[in-house]
Amino acid sequence: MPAGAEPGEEPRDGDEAAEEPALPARSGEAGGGEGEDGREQAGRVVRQPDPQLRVPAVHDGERPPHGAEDHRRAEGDGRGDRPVHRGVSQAAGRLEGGIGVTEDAREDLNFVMKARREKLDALVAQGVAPFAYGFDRTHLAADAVALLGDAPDAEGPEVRVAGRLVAWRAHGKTTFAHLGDPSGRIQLYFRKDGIGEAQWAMLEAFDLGDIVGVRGPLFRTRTGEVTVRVEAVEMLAKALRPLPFGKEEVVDGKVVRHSAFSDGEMRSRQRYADLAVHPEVRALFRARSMMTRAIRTFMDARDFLEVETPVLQPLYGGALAKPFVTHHNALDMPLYLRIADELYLKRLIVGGFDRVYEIGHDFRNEGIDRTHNPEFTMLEFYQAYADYTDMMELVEALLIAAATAVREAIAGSDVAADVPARDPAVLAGPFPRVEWLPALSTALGVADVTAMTDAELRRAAERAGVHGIGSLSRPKLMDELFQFHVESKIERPTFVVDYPKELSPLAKPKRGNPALTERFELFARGRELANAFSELNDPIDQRARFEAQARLKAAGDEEATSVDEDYLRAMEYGMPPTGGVGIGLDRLFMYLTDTPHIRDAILFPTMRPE
RNA sequence: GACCCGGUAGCUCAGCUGGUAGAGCAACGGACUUUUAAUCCGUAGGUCGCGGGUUCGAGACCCGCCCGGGUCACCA
Repeated sequence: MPAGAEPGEEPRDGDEAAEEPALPARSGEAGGGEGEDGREQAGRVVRQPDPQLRVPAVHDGERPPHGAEDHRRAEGDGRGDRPVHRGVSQAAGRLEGGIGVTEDAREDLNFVMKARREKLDALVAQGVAPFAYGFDRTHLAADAVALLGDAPDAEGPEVRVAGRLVAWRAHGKTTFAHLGDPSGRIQLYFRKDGIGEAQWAMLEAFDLGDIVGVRGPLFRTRTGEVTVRVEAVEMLAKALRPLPFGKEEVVDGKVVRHSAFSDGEMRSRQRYADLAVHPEVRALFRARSMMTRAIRTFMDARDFLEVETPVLQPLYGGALAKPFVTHHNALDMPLYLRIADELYLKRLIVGGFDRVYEIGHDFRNEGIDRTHNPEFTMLEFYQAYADYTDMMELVEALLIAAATAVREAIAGSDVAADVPARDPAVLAGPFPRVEWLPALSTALGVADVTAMTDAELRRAAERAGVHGIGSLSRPKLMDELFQFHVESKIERPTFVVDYPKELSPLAKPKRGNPALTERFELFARGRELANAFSELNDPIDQRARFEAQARLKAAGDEEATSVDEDYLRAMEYGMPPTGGVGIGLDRLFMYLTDTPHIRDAILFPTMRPE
């Protein structure tokens, strides 16, 4: 019964991500070429400066829609009559309405945002639609940069690139900027006499964070940077809210960010902003996706069938944890969000799917901390006619595949260079295997830990700094000692096998030694990455264990489960011997990328409401 | 749950043993046609997390609360 590892820790910044499908070609020439088809026509319509059409929705409760009324207010404080200004706002600002942001803070931010609304108005007044319908880009930034190759000083081919303005340096009648897209960034060069008066006027309404498209030939600047000599520019989406960009400089080849968006909580809450300004965060989450893809490929290649089992369950089981409870109105009954996939996956084994796996979310109604998110991603897989030794080989190969995928995904990115996924040792099998009892005996310097008296065990526990020794049972004492002396010191991926029966009530007894069970856990850097068993397939034994759980539940144990009669019925039809594994993917990813906080390994972690 | 640290301008932070708040960056205005943390000049921007208390006077001290981070415990 793989209760599997749970989710893990946190990432820091990674570096940019990669490809992204090209936008559907749509608009005509940058800066307002003529469209050629009906859809283009449609786009044009919105280009008409119609104040009614473009009035954005009210921002938050207290913010009035921009428009005439807003302007009056602006004039009231002496700012409304200012001309539209040039230059792009460099950095940023925290986003309005963040946790802890007080009323007055919003007032201030509105002051900043007001300038952007004015620029929006200015664009419309110029006949420019601030929110476009498409852009037929020809190159991603990185591809465009590569396009020029080593060409010395000649002008390169014309390109059309699109993305977010991530840096802006205005110098009077010339401006340098950087455009960021999923592939990286590319420098843009605007000259007043190069793009003409009309477009130059448009630039004055541009801000950092705006999404724009440009057209122009590539060239190399005096300093050698591949740059687009912009001949036409199009506003594709005006950013009405400042993104918290920090300023960046390159020192010894590394990007150093100043005044960065560093509030971890805010970054999690507004992941979109975190991702928008931190390419390395995009790279990290892209790596996570690549890890998941690699795992699917791995399982599929071995004839495992990916299945989906119920998230809403009338009974929860497969692990020991407090569930989330909800209610189905039509059935008028409680339903639980699953705490594990196990019992349904094994029903499928009974049904004849000999190899199944599921990657899905489990939910546990417990605290939130560095390594726990209420919902987390679990991989479980079951293989009929296999035992735990077979599963060990599978887990080893799977981990190597996952590490390889992550390593390849972060290659060349700013994700820390010393993460385990980059460590060849992680990719080298076979992983060491240590037997539970002998390992503990060795660590304690005794011949056989089971021969120690209770008093000796307690003394050893005291030396290990174990708390509440008096109330611990003998097996539990040994478990504490094991965690202290063995688990916590495991650095590279290592299998711990053959757990004492008392510590693994859900696994089959070990052949030849009923005091042990056929179970293994995979540890690395002192953390559990996988948990697996030779699965229990004796329905009579299973019923006894369910009943024991039910008694605990009746006695008030919130983590205990009930007797799952349907599951027993399935098992009574006959379940083949089966090996099962559970791996918490959040935690696996945390391990591979050395991410200390689970919040940073999950795109949208569970947060307290703002 | 216990303990420790923190919450000051949009961002990152400073504010010494109490004397009603500062810097850099951002914003806004001005200058600048090859810059890259662009530079230079100027302007504006803060109920110092919230509520009490001590004091002539509190961002600083005391009490309570909220939020965040960490350590431990719990859990796995």
